[in-house]
Amino acid sequence: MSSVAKKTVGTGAPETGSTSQATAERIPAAQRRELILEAATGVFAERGYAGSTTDQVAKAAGISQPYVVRMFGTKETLFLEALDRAQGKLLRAFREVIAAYDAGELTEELQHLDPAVGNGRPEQLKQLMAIAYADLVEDRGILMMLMQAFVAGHEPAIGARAREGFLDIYRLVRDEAGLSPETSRDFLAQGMLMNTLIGIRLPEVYEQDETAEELLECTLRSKLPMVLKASKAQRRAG
Amino acid sequence: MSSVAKKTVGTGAPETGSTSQATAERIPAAQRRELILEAATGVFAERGYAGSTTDQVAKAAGISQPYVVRMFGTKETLFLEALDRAQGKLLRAFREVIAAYDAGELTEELQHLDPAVGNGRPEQLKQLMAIAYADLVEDRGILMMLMQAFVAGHEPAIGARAREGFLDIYRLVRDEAGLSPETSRDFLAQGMLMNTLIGIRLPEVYEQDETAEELLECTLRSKLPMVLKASKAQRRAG
DNA sequence: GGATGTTGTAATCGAATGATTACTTAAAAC
DNA sequence: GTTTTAAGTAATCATTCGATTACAACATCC
Repeated sequence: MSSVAKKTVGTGAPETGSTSQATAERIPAAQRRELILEAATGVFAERGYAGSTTDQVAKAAGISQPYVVRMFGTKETLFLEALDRAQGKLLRAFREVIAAYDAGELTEELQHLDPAVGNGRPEQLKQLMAIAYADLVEDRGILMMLMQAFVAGHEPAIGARAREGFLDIYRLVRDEAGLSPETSRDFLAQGMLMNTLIGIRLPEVYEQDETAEELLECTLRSKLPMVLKASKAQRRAG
Repeated sequence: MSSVAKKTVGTGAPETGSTSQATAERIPAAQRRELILEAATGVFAERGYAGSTTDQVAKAAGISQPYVVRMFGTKETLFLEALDRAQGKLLRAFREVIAAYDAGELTEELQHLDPAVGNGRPEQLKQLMAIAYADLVEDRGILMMLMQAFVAGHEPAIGARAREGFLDIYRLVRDEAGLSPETSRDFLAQGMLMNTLIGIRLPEVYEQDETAEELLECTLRSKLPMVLKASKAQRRAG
């Protein structure tokens, strides 16, 4: 996870000749692309599609606004590519869990699962994927990026992609993890609840509100400390 | 449900004297307020807070943009009041179900519940409230209005209200309906999944996509036909 | 060492938008 | 019937934002 996002204006920035022209470090377009997408994910995740500006993305990526626009053409394209990237990360995370489980590499993790839920492959995979999902909260904005796409259905292109993406996830859970439609539904529902709790920033009032505490503990279980830590870290980052 | 939203520009509109000045029908401010809030709910539900304009709300309410702004002060206040109204409707719908159940007025409806889920008060109330929740899909945008608030946590005032509102709903389900924290969580999770499926407009591809069909049937059950009908009606309305 | 392509920015433009101001007119009060 | 108040709009303003244009500087190739 290359979470650098170098702001070249700091010390040692390559000052250009005589005029004070702060230019970003020159790096290959492909790498810059990935940095912009990472920055865009964070911005879109926090403020949504309509609420974000290309300039905010540019600032977060440490470059100028016109460069962002020129590299992606339009704000919509930028959003769609960030969405694809986020969805790809989610699908990959799930597939890695499934592959590791089937390869018998998770005997350690299996000890910590709730045995009351069941010992079949679908039941255990459901729990393992839920943990993998919660782990993604750490990775800056992946989940909220998806959530923002889900409520931006008004934009035709985004709505279409969001539908496709959601169905992709459903099919993965059902066909590759082998969950029944009903279990898949419940799995997705838990994920949407987690997204919502993150969206309303419930972890920020964890210590001040008893109800929030109960709901968060009940929903996140063993992953709560990690989420609380991530919440605090993000608040410090602004 | 007074779903009038009269556009006075039609026939019989009160033409003002000599100059062609299309003025909306004069009605008391309190009533106009409610019409604006209803219109705002629809607009915000579809496009989100940042994606909506006061002019879109004004057009939907059949009045001029300055009047909207003058009546509510700012767009943010308008959003917050529409949010309060939507949340109030949801809480009222749940409380009505609980009251009717406790008064023994739902013997008919109880026959149609899934008996496998359980016959205790919490189990039956959970199912009845889920039906009441799905019923709200019909009422133009209540659910998506809430959903949009949940992802607008970046706006401090909206985030705070959304947190409070969500916790209110949780407490109602837990304390007034008597669900355990875990059952409450599952109930809310199902609701968030429903919101998401509506948000990505999955009903619109029900007939073209087998996976969408399965997921929708599995999630909405007996309420699916009603939701599909509402979806078609909303598409016709544009 | 000049030509060329790549990486990047400054400046700016037009459209959109929330808000303000100054009116107009219908209805109520007296 | 005149005054007053409440309901509503047209016009406009200052910002903001996505996009475009034109240009600057660095690297690479011959």
